[in-house]
Amino acid sequence: MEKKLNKEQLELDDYIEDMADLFKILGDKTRTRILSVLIKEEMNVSNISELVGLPISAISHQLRTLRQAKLIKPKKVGKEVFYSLDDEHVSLIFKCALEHVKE
Amino acid sequence: MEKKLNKEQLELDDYIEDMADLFKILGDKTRTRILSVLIKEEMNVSNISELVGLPISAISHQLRTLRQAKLIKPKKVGKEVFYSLDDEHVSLIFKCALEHVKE
DNA sequence: ATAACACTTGAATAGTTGCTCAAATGTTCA
DNA sequence: TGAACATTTGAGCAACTATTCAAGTGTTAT
Repeated sequence: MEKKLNKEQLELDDYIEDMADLFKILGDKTRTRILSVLIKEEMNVSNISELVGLPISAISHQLRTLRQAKLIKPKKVGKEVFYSLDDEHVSLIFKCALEHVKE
Repeated sequence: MEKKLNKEQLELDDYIEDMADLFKILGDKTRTRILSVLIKEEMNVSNISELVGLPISAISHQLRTLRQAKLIKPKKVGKEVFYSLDDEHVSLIFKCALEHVKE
């Protein structure tokens, strides 16, 4: 008896570990707060620090993680560094997850 | 100068921490592998253990985590316990995330 | 009752992670 | 050049987590 597998399911298996990596990055309150701020507008490190309520150093560490995951990108302007989302995928994933969380 | 905030963005702030909790659950390779198996079909613990390649005990621990997060639900049949997705949200979130990961 | 099977649970451990503090880098301006 | 500011970086620590192993629960069949 053959098992029916569509294209989506096959793709899932190929990328399932990468997806876990992505979810791991998103699975931290500080990082999701940073992202939810950057979804609204690009912002420099000090301002993010104020909004999120953690020291600049802690924020900078997490920005590094988000940068390496290609979720945000920096833009240097004088002494400051402004961060913004690297693409729209994050807001899409957030939108998806919102539906589950609201239930 | 007023800031424009639409309904989606306001909702995001309310649920951002719950979303981080959800992503934290999804941010583990063992758990995502289990879920990717259960997306295709419901399955008992021993079979999941074989497919994922970890001892039954390890799988059972993770099934508990997934159960508590209401991502999967158990169905007892004799000595065995069959697990299946609790709703379709997981596959939707996976589908969303897949687009980012493939890029 | 008891043996065999399927699964769960608890304790212990090794590995990971987020934050803090202090120091370093890089930029602007006097 | 040197002081002030914005950010990054590294080391160290405390807290958390995934896995393993052994023991426990519950079900079926003899």
